Amino acid sequence: MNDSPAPNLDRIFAALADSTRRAILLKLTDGDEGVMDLAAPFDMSQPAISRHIKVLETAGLVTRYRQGTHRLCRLAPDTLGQIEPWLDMIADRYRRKYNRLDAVLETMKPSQKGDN
Amino acid sequence: MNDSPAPNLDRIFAALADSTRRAILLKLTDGDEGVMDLAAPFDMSQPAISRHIKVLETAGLVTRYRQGTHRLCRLAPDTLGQIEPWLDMIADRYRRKYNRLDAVLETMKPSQKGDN
DNA sequence: ATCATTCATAACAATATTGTTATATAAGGA
DNA sequence: TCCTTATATAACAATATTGTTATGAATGAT
Repeated sequence: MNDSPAPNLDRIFAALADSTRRAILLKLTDGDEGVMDLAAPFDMSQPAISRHIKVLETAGLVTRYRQGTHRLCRLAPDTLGQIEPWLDMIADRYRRKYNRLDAVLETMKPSQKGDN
Repeated sequence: MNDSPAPNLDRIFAALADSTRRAILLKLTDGDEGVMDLAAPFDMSQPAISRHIKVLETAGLVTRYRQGTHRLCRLAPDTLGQIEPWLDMIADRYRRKYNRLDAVLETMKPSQKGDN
């Protein structure tokens, strides 16, 4: 029914796994920009940037709208927030397992266990 | 000088961009596990899991140690924390730019600007 | 209408990723 | 030593990613 409703973590993380795309997101925190302006700092062709932006858009990290002859890109910050619940879950579970004093010994490598 | 000191964001994000690898990390929050145990829930060959683990290890998300015939995997939680500064920077800059009341109009699309 | 600018898309090559099967290696036990 | 279990690695195929150049389409200006 819904074809591309929830940009999933796979796509979000994959989109972030590229320094060019992260730099684009960073630049967009200063305000919306068109493709040519975003491409300027990079030693890369315009189509390449165009596709990087499409990756960001598909991941839901960027939205676009037309302004005259330009298609401005805008950061979609909520999508970035989608990864926090996952990070928090991992961190919470880790803390619950390991950050209890009585669990410290259990977390030590067997080789260390006897080293006292 | 230091050859692989800072597993960079590229590798970390890329490692996280796969549900199998995220599931492995999640499982490791319950405690260290060997490759076979980690592989069990997945409909995937042992070598495949072995390489997923290597991706996680290369990204610095997992460390390993030998226990008898097993090589146990352990979550390296600090590495996950490395992505937070980047996320925070983006979020902070975004807020600074957009979350001021007097900037709201500026952030609206031109088409919306006149809609009042 | 014509032209310049902005951007997208197609076609292609190079490389990376991911999975498989077959096989090697390493440690422990009989 | 020989066997078993746990894991890594090699070789390979399928697919995905990323970049390039060439070209198409949309918009605004003259």
